[in-house]
Amino acid sequence: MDAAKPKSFVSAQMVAERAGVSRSAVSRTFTDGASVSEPTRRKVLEAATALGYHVNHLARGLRERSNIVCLVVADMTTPIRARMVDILSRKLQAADKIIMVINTESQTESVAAALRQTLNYRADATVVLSGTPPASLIETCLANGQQVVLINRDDRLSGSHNLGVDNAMAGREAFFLLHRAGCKRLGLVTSTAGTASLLERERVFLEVAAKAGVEVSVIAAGPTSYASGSEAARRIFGRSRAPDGVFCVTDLLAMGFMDTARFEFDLHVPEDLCIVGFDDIEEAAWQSYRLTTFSQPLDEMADHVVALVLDPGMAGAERRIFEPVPVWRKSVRPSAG
Amino acid sequence: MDAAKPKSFVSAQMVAERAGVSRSAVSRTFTDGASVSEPTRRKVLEAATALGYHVNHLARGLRERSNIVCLVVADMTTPIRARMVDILSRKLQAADKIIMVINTESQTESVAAALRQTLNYRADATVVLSGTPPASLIETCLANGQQVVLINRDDRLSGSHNLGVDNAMAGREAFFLLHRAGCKRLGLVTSTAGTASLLERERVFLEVAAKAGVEVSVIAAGPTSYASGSEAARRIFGRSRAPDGVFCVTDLLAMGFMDTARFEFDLHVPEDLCIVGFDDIEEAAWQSYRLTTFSQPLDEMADHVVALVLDPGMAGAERRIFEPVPVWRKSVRPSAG
DNA sequence: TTGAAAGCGTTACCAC
DNA sequence: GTGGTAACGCTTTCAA
Repeated sequence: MDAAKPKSFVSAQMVAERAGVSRSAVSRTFTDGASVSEPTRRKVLEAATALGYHVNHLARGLRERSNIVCLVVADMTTPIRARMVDILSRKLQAADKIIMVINTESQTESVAAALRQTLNYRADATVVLSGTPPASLIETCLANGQQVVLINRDDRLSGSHNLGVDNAMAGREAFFLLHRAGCKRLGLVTSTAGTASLLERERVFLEVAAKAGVEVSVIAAGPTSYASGSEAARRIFGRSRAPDGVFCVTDLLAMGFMDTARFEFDLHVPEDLCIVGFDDIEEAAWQSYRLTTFSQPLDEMADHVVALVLDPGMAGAERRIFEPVPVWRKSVRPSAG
Repeated sequence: MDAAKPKSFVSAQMVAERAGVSRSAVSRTFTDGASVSEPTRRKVLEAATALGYHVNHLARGLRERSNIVCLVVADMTTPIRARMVDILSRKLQAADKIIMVINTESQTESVAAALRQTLNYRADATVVLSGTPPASLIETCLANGQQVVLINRDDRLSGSHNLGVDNAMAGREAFFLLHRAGCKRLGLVTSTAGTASLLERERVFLEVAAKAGVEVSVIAAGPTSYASGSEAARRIFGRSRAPDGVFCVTDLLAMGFMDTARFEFDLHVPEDLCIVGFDDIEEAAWQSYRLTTFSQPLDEMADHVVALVLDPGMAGAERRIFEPVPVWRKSVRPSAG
């Protein structure tokens, strides 16, 4: 602790003066692998702590990589997104990266603005969790030597890294889960968001059901949320020929659906109604729900992202698909027999 | 689109050369309020888009403020935390700030490391949502002209801005809610985290109960989570003289507690058991829970943080208390007429 | 081992 | 309105 308390940031210069050495010496003290004699080193360190000096990484980033990784994300409060951000930031930090979060709307325009920010701050890499950026901007990022990683987004986009889960598998499995449980009339609850992942789960579910000759009513009541799931239930059970088995394209939808089915229509799960979700958010395991669903291998996915970010030389334009794993709980009847 | 695709970031220099002007002209084109003639402006803009130029904010931050605001947070996946980060980042972004997230453990040591990072990146301000940083480091931040904002942390810490909710009020109200509902034996479910906010709610609840001559059994089964709430219920209902009214210091605890009370001990809420929570997370409104709780005025709080961050001259060392608002739902019996 | 000097990409200040 | 130059704080040659 010392009296010398400047009202703006301390520079290496000041430390050098106080320690009676050159700025070079100061710099060397703080870059490992540089040669400084023990005495100077000590003098520098002492002056530094007295002054409260901290190396300016912004200035350092002027010459080398910035070590900044940008996470572009919408709907952060959604459990699945919160977990993605959590895991990703943890692992990236462990790899000495700094996390910059851009909380955006998922409209293309907002995502574009986010990417531009990314460029402004010379981020080493950008990870897009929501929305679909315009291809031209991705190219600009790549041209500037920045990595672009798209998670659960559209298809491969020129040179960007791409990872997603096997939505087709989920759609297919969901159908068979319900089919094997003996459900006769099926429902598909989806959102109006219309993202590629959701659409794919939907498409395959419908396709397989059609092939099996099972009729499916489709409902999209709003964005991906508990409220939309609720609303979907109200609409679907207001009709005659209500389904006895439903695939909700997301856990959040499933929980809203299940709750209003039980509390407003007095249906019993899984006796009267079987429900399958997707994401395996924590709430799905809660005793009020015990939702059968699919879990995304978030850890593996995050590991892959880190590898991509760390190794710029890694072959780009690759699409890597991860297998969601079915999580059996109690919202689907065990298959007869 | 152009052939000139460098593999590293484009500088103003390059743009200047291509446009046939000086770098000053380029700089002026991108700082508003600077005077450039329309023709040069156009030439610059054209060259810039062709090259994919983006102003380097890192370099800009060398002279002025960095516009970076750092959020230090633990337990990001927790609904209340996720919402805080979401709201805060939204509002700060709207004020042209860039959000840097440091996902940390809440141990003092990790928080300290986070603050040092904050310094390294010349953040204009640091907002601490979890853990308690050492006072000496806060001083260093302040000395370096950085704002420090502590949310729901300990008391005022030398010069840092401080905001929190009125936990005493919540503890008191929680008691009266249960008391008026006619509960005879009370329970207090808390976490082993032992943060200042939790402790305060706890303390006042016990104090008021003691004054009213009502006995309270206290249980802390683990960290602040659904699982801990569950475990608390198992322990408390394993005993004789189980409570018929419980204050859970957090919604997450409340939901775990409620679920195992109902599903494992066949208790009915609110007939056999009244429950009060705190936070008003989204899940509290779900039909399976309808939890009576207190909501933190997150919007107001975030607005205040933004004001603090934007106006460095604002009187420091102030503690601002926000009033949580009681949210009546169905987990507490209406008080007997 | 050390210090001087150049360079990183900006912007602010000066002359013109 | 425009271009040159200094300065921001750092790291990295290069001599000594």
